[in-house]
Amino acid sequence: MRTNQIRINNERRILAAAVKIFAGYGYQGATMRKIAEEAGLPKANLHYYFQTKEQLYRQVLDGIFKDWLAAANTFDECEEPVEALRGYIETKMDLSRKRPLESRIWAEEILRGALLIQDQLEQTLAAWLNTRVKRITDWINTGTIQALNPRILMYMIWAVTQHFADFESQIRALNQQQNLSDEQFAEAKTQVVQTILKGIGALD
Amino acid sequence: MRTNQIRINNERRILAAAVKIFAGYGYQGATMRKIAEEAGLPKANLHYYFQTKEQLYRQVLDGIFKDWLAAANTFDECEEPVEALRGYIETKMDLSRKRPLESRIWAEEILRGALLIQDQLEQTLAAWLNTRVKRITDWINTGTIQALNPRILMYMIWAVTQHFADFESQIRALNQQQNLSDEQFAEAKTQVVQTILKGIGALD
DNA sequence: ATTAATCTTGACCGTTCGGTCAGGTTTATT
DNA sequence: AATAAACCTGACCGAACGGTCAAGATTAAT
Repeated sequence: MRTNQIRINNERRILAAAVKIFAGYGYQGATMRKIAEEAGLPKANLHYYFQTKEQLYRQVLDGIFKDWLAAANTFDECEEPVEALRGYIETKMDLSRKRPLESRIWAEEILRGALLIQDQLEQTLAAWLNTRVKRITDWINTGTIQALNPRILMYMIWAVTQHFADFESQIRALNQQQNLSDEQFAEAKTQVVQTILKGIGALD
Repeated sequence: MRTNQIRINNERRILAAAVKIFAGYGYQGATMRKIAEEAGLPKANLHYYFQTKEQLYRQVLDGIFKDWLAAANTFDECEEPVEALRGYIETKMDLSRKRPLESRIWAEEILRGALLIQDQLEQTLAAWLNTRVKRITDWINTGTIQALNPRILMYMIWAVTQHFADFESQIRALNQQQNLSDEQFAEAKTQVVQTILKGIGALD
């Protein structure tokens, strides 16, 4: 085995287990014992790679934030508001579908007051939002979409797209105890895009 | 003091304290000690009125669900889709503004898998949703709004309105570390209503 | 082959958790 | 005034928590 490979492998295993357990039980409800069991390692071994539970949790949050920002770049790939927003909303919907656990960890952290990610929100995310607000403002000024508050538009997009991950168990309970099928989810994706784009006057 | 008044008063105090602590720390993070401290009572006294932490939590959830359903009746007060939906969205927005703690407790419970409220979701909420789906379907059939999946419309409304309570700390971080002012919130309320109503073809 | 560095782990520690209980106090009933 | 019912609470309990550590096993470097 290559140099450092043991460390790399074990850290990956532990982080993957941590995502599952933190998503399923929350920060306080998750225990190092459960994470160790999920990872198939003795508990003491977790503390060899991650000194404390909080450090492990922080690394999980960092990974989620990086994925979030990477996906968010979809926003900039198109000039026109219709295609830029459609691409962004669809990417966010796909992320909710494929990585619901990460979405739930993020949601719980914000729910609890965002104590550990306040810096990232106030620095990186605020900066990211500001540049997109400028783009949306340009669209408004050129009359491509109707006048509105760009921040509130972004909040609406985040709320709706992440809802399908964060409130999955409620949606399941209202859908004959079945998760949305691929067809149902595709329908939801289309309807969310249509409703928002039409709602801001970018369609018709 | 009247008969039972001591019990009534203390149960109310404990429930109010429990709402604060459960909302601030989550179910696992909340402790009977913190709730007792918040209520200004000895911990053992809590167990006199509520046998276990889970029973106390269940009563908190019950209260939230009842408020939720009461507010939801706004949906039925108008015949026309524009006014029915506007009234419902505004009521849900007001609820997020005035009772964010309750919204967060509900959100966390669903995030964790809705283990304790599954029955309520599958029975009461599913029935409530079904009748509203029928009303929306009627609107579609009469051409008052455009064709869409009524359930997904409801999910979008819930997602957006509750976002302002559940993700308050994120919105604050993106708003110069200030909660939305009354003016900002009023603007958000208007924009949410306009975007959704226009998005489903009920306006213009 | 030897040494150094890294990795592994069962056993253990202090703290805090939800919950109990005996015995005292207050309130309601007669 | 006497009795019963309801209420109050400090002290305590076993269990589970995050975290530590010494001693051994494995891997890498020379």
